[in-house]
Amino acid sequence: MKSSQVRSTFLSYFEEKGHRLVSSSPLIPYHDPTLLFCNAGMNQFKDTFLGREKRPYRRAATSQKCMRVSGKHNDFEDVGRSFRHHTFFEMLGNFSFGDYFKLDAIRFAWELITERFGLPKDRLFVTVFEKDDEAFDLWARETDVARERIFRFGEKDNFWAMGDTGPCGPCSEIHYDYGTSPLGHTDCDLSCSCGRYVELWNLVFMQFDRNEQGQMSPLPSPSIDTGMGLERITTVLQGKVSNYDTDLFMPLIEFVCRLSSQEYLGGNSAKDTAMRIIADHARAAAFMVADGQYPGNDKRGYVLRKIIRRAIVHGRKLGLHDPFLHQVALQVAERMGGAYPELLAHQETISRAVRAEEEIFSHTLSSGLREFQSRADQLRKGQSDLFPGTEAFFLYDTHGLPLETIKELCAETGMTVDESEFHSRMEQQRDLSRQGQEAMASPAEVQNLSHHESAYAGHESMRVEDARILALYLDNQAVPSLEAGVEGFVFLDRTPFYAESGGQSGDQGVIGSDAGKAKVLDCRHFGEKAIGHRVRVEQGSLQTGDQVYARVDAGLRLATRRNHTATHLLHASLRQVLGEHVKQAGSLVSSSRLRFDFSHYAAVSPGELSAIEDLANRIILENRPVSRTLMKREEALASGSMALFGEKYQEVVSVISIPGFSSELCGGTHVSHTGEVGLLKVLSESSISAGIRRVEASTGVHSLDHFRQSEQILENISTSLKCGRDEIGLSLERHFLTVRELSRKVEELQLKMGQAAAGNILEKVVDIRGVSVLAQRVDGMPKDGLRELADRLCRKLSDGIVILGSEVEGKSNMVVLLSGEKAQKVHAGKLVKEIAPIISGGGGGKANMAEAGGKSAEFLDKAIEKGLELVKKHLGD
RNA sequence: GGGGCUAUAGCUCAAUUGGCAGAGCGCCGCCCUUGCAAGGCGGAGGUUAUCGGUUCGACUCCGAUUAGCUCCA
Repeated sequence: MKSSQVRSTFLSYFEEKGHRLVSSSPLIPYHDPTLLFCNAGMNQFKDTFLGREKRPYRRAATSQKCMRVSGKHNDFEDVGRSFRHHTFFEMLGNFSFGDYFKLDAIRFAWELITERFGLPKDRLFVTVFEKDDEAFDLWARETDVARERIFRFGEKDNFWAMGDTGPCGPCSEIHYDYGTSPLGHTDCDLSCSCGRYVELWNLVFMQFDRNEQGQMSPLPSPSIDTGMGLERITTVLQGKVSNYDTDLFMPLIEFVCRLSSQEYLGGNSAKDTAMRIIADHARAAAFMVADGQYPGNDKRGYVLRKIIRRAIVHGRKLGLHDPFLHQVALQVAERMGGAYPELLAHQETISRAVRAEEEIFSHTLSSGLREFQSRADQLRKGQSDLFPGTEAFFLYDTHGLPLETIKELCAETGMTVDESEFHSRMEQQRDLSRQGQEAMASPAEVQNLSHHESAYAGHESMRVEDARILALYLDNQAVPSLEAGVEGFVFLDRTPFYAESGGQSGDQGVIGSDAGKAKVLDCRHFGEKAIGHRVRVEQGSLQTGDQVYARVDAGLRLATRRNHTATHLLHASLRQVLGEHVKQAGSLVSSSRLRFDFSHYAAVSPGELSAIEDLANRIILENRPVSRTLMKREEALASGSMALFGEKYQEVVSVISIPGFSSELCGGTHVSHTGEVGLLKVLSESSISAGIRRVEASTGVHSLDHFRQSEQILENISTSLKCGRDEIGLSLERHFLTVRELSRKVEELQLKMGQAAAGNILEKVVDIRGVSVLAQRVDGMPKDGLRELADRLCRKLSDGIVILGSEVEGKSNMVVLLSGEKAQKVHAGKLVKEIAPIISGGGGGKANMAEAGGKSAEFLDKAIEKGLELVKKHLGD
């Protein structure tokens, strides 16, 4: 039976039994920040089981995309080395939300396994929780499984819980017996971990609710949650032992074989393992990218990066040095696109994202290898065969060289890595990071202030005339009043001030009464309900309990609104021009500017940028209405409104929509018609980390300011260049040319001067014990010319020493140069060090060439004379 | 969020304790060859990322900024 049939047989069986076929939720749980990846079939039904969410059906069946690469379930290291571990896999499951319970769950499972899948009953075993007599009896009575094939196990194996508290219950598993194992066991039982027995299906009976004390009370409507790994059941049904031998993986492995001209033998060799790892990781990468995840430096992106890089490292073992993984990932998309259409829809993106990562990594890898080489060479000189862990850690930490690769490289040259030292350095690194993490939060502040409740009235109006002061804070202490001159926080029962949220910065304005007036500098949330205004009291004082007016600075608010609506326009335009993979990764909206970060794999070209600006400005010119509607979260998401990664939303959310163009969940303030935005101008585009780009833009009068400034700059330039604006380029070009020509001429002249001087100067050469020594002063020669001249002179003397001094603008320079064997008795560097103090300066250089410079030129002659004396001394004259 | 590393010609990289900014590839011109591939000779191309500091003198040392890479959380 083909794997696609296994999947469809499962789903259609449960459809027959009245289940709703629900499509897999994305691998990335956008709305559950506690979970890195979807790791079980029940994830998308969590709220349904807890009764927080109602669904129009009470029975469901899914084939769910899952990843187990972090946290409690982490199979990453085992992938490829075992036959049964995967990063990405599919979980088949049927669910009952307070509908059927143990009886039907057991009957369905047994019928499907034995009759539809036709597995022989004498190969199957069943386990139940030791105290679950009910389940035991149901298996014995309602199915034809032999009584002696039902086993009871303890809490560890057969009791399931969502967490320490909450729904939990006994579970029951169906196991398949291969009859033997790779280890050759034939007489072991179910508890043996040799691989003879494989767990096929886990049926969870959600029966109790556990409280904090650990007491369990029966749930009002018991539920069913089951899970069967598609890869495992397929392996068994296809009569294989290794999951990799099934049609889920073989075509991928064969593809890798073709790419690398290698053969897959299905064993434990490094090459076989490498092929399995590549096949597995290519699947994971394809599915993650299809669900909108890109390789990056943190969290989910980092996991994807590690997966891709590991596959690349193993590709190298097969001789695959050029980018190849994106091709394997495309195979995944082609083969599995039928069951998961998102793979086909995002083929292009999958290929591009994986390939980009391959290219980045190959770059990192080669620079890492260079680092390794230089270190290894040095170590070999020291005759050591232990590669220090600190060095290995440096290569890993700073240059991204995987430990695995370092170990292999060392092995090639007969060295071994000091792994314990490596791991202890790693531990240090972890500690450091954790400390950094803890240092940032300031919970005290939040706790102190968060119990106040403030109603936000800013959507309706920018002023509230009768607010009441709930509390005042000075340096985190509640105070009865704030006096003129101090800065503190004000909490009101009702406020028109928008508190910083969703990237939009807080409003500014004034709060006051007859008794006093305070300037609001900023405004932010404390906890869920409280809104704090950071103020500076300007006159009089504010008292707790006072009735006050609260007025937002309308000019700033209007500017902020323009920028916020512009952000939405920009977001939608980016998606239209660059593609659907563009997702918001952060934003900042203030009165003066807007900043928008988003996922994209490459720099945005100037052409694309113009297209984006054009599109956004077209919508602005069309003056479309901007509407804000409140709706239920699910409704909004279902209607396709854009929402942020990992953001927690309230039950009721507000949706900002621009008809026919953009619809986003957003609590911020917006203009009423797009025309109010004015001109949207992108000011810059840059990278903030791999895969994330940032654009900054301006709107309204700020755009005008921007152009006015540019105008001014152009005006200034054309005035200084004395030419028209359209001639600036040309004029600059000419200037550059002139400068280049002039400096060349200067150089030429210097040379000529030197030559002239050299001609006469050569007469001053004196012979000291067979060495031609020249000590002369040539004023007006700058440093470079002096050196050039000395060089020229020195070459004319076969065995000679040249000491030149020159005064330029009150300062002095000296050069000492030697050539020939006999001259080597003098060390130029040392000589210069001795004479430099005479011209109140310093100097130094190498044995045959040295320079000195001094702040004064008064004693230059004396210095040259001294130089000559020293030369005589050293030559033994 | 916390660390580490890097930035030199169009590209890949050198530059010994701070003392003449270079190589290979690519580009341009000429020569050689029936043509191609190759070869020979010559040439252009640099604000050593930016700003500041130390120094007689900074690619080199120090600080800040920007960008890229990388590990951890």
